Amino acid sequence: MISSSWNAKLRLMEASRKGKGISRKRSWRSEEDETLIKYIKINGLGNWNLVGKNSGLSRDGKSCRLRWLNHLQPGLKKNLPFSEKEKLVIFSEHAVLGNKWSDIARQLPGRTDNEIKNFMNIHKKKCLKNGVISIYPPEISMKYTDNGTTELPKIASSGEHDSVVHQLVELMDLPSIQNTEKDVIDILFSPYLHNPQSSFELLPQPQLAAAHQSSNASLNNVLSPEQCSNLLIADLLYSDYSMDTDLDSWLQFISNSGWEETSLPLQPRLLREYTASASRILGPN
DNA sequence: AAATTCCCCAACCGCACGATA
DNA sequence: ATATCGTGCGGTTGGGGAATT
Repeated sequence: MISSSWNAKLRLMEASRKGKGISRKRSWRSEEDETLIKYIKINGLGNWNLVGKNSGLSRDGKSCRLRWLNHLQPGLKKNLPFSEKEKLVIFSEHAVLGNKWSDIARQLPGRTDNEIKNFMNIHKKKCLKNGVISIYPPEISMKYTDNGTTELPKIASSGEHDSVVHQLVELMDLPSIQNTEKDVIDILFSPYLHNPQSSFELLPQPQLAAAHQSSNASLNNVLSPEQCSNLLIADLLYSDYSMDTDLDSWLQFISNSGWEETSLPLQPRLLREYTASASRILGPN
C-alpha cells in the first residue's frame, strides 16, 4: 500500500542529496582565529559586517560572528562532552520547546545552539536506527503522557499548530516529536525503514496488516496497536489515490485496498481530509 | 595496507525580523 | 510606506577522522 510514488520521492531526495557541487566550506585556521580574537579585543563586539571588512580576514561578518559565538568567545565548554545533567535539561527543554536550539542553549551556560542541535540530531538518528520511538528517556516521556491520557507538550512553531502534521502528532499519541513533516515521516515509517532487506524498500501492506493483527508480530514490539492503526493513515497519505475524485470513489478506493471501514482508526471522510492536507504540505506525488 | 563507508560536527545557506534611513 | 542593513535562527551540507570491509 505504500505507493511507488513515495519510493520515487525518497529516491529523488537521496539523489539530490548526493548531487555534485563545488565545496564552499573553508575551515578556520588558527591564525584566522588569532586575528579575530585580537580584533575583538581591540574594537569590542559591534557591527559584524565591519569586523569582516576591517579585520583583514577574508571572511564575511556572518562567518566571523559564527566562529566567535561557537568557538572563540570565552566561557565555552568546548571539547567537554555533555554531562548527564545537561542531557536531561536538553531533553526536557526540547520536549517542551521543540527545535528552539537557541532557547535551549540559554539554559546551559557554556553551550551553543549549534552544539545542542548537533547532539539532538545525532541522538534522533540513533533512535531511528535502533527502532526507538520516543527520543526522550522514560522520565521525560512520563511527564507528558499523564498516566495514559494524552497531554501533549507545546508544539513549536505555532503557525503550524492546526496542520495535519500536528494532528498526526496527536493521533500518534507520542510524548513529543518535532512538527516537521520529515520527523513525522521518520517516526511513522521507522518500522519500514528498518526492514533489513533494504533501507528504502518499504514493507508491503499485507505484511503490515498481518503484523497489526498478530499481537506477537515484531512490529508490535516497536509500536502500540494504536500506533499501528495510525500507520494505515500514513499509508493513505502516500498512496497514488488522487484527491480530485469524489467521496464515493474514495470509499471504493479504501474498499479496494482491502480495508474494512470498521478496522480504520478514523472515519473515511476524515482520513480523506488528512490525506488531502498532507498532500498540500508534501507537494504533489 | 588500501579502499570504502560511516559518523560527527563545523561551516554554510536561506529566511525572518527588527531597526533605521 | 518601503528599501536596506544587520543580526539571529533553524536546517542542511560536506570535510575529515574513525571504523569497517
